[in-house]
Amino acid sequence: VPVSAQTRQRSPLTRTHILETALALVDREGADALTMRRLGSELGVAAMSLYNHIAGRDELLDGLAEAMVAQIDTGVVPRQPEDAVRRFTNGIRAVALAHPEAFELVGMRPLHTRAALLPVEAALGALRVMGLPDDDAVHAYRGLVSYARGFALAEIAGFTLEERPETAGTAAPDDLRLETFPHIAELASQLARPDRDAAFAFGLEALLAGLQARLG
Amino acid sequence: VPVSAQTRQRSPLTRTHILETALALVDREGADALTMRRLGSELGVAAMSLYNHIAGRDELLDGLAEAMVAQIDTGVVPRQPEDAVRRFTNGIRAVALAHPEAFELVGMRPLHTRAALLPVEAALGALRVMGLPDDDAVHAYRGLVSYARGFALAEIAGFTLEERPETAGTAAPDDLRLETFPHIAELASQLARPDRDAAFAFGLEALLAGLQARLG
DNA sequence: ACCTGAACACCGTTCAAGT
DNA sequence: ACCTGAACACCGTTCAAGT
Repeated sequence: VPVSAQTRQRSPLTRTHILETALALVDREGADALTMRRLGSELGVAAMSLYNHIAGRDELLDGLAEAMVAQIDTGVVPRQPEDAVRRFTNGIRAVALAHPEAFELVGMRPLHTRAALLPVEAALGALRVMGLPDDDAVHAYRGLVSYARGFALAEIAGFTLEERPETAGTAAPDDLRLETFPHIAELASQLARPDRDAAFAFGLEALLAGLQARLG
Repeated sequence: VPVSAQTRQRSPLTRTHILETALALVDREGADALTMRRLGSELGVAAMSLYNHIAGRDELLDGLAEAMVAQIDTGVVPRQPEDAVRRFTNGIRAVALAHPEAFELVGMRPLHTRAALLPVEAALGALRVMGLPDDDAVHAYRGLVSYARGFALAEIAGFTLEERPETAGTAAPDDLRLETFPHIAELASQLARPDRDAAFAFGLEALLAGLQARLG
């Protein structure tokens, strides 16, 4: 009787169990570790067995995205609709920080489940309660999601766009003498050591202030 | 004398030529088509020859990201700094629409070249000319990039987060009766047929208005 | 200096075969 | 109904060998 690496799982290999194991695997060992073969062995099963419960790798990724969106907090509704918007936007970033290796999937794949649509419903509702007409509410929703997701992705990547010039100074490969980029040079300290929470809040509040301005 | 598929390239296989061919390949056939083997055959060369000019696949992706960022328009500086900010932000989205299959790389990988840092320098400068103090200028820069990149990624993916509920009605798999999601249901038409240009402009102007409000 | 074939250790997925 | 081994058509990268 062979015993697999992880002391042989007992569970009867259900779809949700597969998804949970997959997300835990990505969280623990990175996105590259998520292969059908590796996930199978994690479950004490051959890779091909997974196809009895999930159509293929793409559906697996869809499921992971859904599982993460469903984690966005939608508890008691705040009294102020602005606070509901803040909570939704912060919730996206919170999911990203909880699952940095898997977060790239969020927003790139369609949502099918009720749990994943609840946060969307809450956000759209809050924007309407704020007084935004339908067109603006949808635009604002897209703007907030775009901002939160874009910020989170950059944060996960380490804000790589900006940290380079001072570091990559190995003989200034191209023509990277800093005097050519006075603003980057003068802002080097802010660019190098970002206050991530403050930066996120800044953009979120700017967006909200822009929405308020439109209302009155 | 064997002749390769693409009538045998004559060029002596330089790094920039490799990058140009790679970007064209991704634009034409999608991100999955970019393999070392495929790129080699595109250049009339064995895959291993590429390693003489590029360290590996990761450096290839770095190069593609840089090439795209360098495409952001930085022509004559607009008189109003706000217009420079608009041009930078629109420029990010323009690159995304020009290279939808490759755009995911932008912002996730460090920049080394002068050409790629020019747009960054221009954007930071414009924000400072607007009157933002250093901390806010960097925060605003990050906010604008996050928004533009997040929006462009969602747009490329087809705004998949929202288009589902009406479509996926196959017997309401989970518990997807629309009455559970009144806001999504009532906004269905706006969610289904997005005016992408208007949506992008809406978020950008909201951010700018928020920055203006902060200035007093 | 640059190019290459063979090889290594992997992939996702199909399929016929098992229970 | 669920699981599996073998097989197919791929990957990125190393390395010794060629010119």
